[in-house]
Amino acid sequence: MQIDSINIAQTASAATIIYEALKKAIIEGQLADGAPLRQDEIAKMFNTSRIPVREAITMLEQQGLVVTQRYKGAVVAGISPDEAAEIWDFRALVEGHVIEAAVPRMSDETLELARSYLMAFSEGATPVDWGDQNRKFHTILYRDSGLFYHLGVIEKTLDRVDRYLRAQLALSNGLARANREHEAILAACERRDATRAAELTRQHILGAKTNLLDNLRKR
Amino acid sequence: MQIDSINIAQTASAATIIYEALKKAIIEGQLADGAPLRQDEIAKMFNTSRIPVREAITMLEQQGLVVTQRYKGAVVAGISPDEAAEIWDFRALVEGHVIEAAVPRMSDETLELARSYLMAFSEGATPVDWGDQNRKFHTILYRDSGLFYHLGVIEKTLDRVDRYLRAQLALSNGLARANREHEAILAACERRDATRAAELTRQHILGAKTNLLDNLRKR
DNA sequence: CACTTGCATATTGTATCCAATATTCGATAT
DNA sequence: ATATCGAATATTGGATACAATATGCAAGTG
Repeated sequence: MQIDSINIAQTASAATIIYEALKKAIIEGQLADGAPLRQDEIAKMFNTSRIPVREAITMLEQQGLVVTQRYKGAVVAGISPDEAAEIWDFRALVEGHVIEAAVPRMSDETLELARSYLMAFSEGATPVDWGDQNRKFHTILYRDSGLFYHLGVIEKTLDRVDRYLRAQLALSNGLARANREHEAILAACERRDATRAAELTRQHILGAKTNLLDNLRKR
Repeated sequence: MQIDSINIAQTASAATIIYEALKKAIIEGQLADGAPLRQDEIAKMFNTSRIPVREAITMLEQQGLVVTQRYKGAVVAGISPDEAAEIWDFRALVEGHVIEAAVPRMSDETLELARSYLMAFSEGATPVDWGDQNRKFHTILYRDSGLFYHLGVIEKTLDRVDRYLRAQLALSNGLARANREHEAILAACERRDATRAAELTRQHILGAKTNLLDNLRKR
């Protein structure tokens, strides 16, 4: 048949829609650490019953984005400096490995996309812009690795710390430094120097870690 | 007060109980790949309504242990040889890193526990025994790293592939080889040789990977 | 006034019921 | 005989109603 069709079976359930919306709100920091998620309130916002809301909250809990206590409800999960330090170490380990696997298989199209995100990053005006473009830039460089399990773990880890990542970018020297280091990583990819790209990625992440921790402790 | 008390708030909800039971059934292979999870059936088994069953299934889905299709339901998620290969690579990367961090902080008590699991492993009679003791052995060696995020990711990864891990152990040369390699890893830990323990752990996991893949392809 | 106790209210957990969709199976037509 | 259609059944998704628990407050007690 010659009809433009979409697979209706893939339309999202109410639970999925609510989950995505809440996840976005948490990731972008619109819901602060410790903020409670009231089922009734959310249900009214989405004009549904509490059932899909509960399923959405269950998903968020599995992702580690909220913590729930029985009969008390869910609150947005914060992150301690120690946890942040560990998660940045984890990122350096996994993202370094993945980019090393990706470089030999990296298409020209990928490199072009990466460069466009890099430009959008340096032209961004708000923390949300910076965070979005920063994430797009990194993710695209990992994609051609074809390591889907690794990629999934990285996604979940980034979701978990996105708020803090944005905060780090917004620090005084965060943006300029990120730009410089992104440029170097991309250059290594373009030279097809996988080892170097991996090394630069690890340094980039670990540098961001110390930068962030210095500031977390200062407060 | 002098009363033996338990924190009732920590008693599990119906959804959690069902989740744990289903997870166990999937991990131990009692539910085969592709087996459907009928909400009504499970609800009757646990003498509850379908609501907590659905929450349990959404938890399983977030863990990647089942895949669901709207209005069609959930089935146990299988794993392709490619995915298996990638996940074993991931394990080698992360578990190698974690054991290296753990060795310098490893307590004598941990080493004793590890040795007891090793003995129980070699004396086990069934695939379930082998799998349990194997997992206990590895997990205890990682614990003293204090890297909770890494440990959580490792747990989830092992849950995802536990069935295949058992299968690999049950292969002709699986047990003897695992025993030999475990012994070497533990010896390195006892010598406080972190680098060597990490290297042996990586080899152990990657060796199991090729062993498993040879057999997956044979079928 | 500090402290407990009991009640009213708020919130979450679960059961029951209805709606939406998928699947099975038989009847019919070609 | 095979394919197609449609009704009956099975199954999941969601709304409503009720039960269990937590929280805040006011009255009572010392």
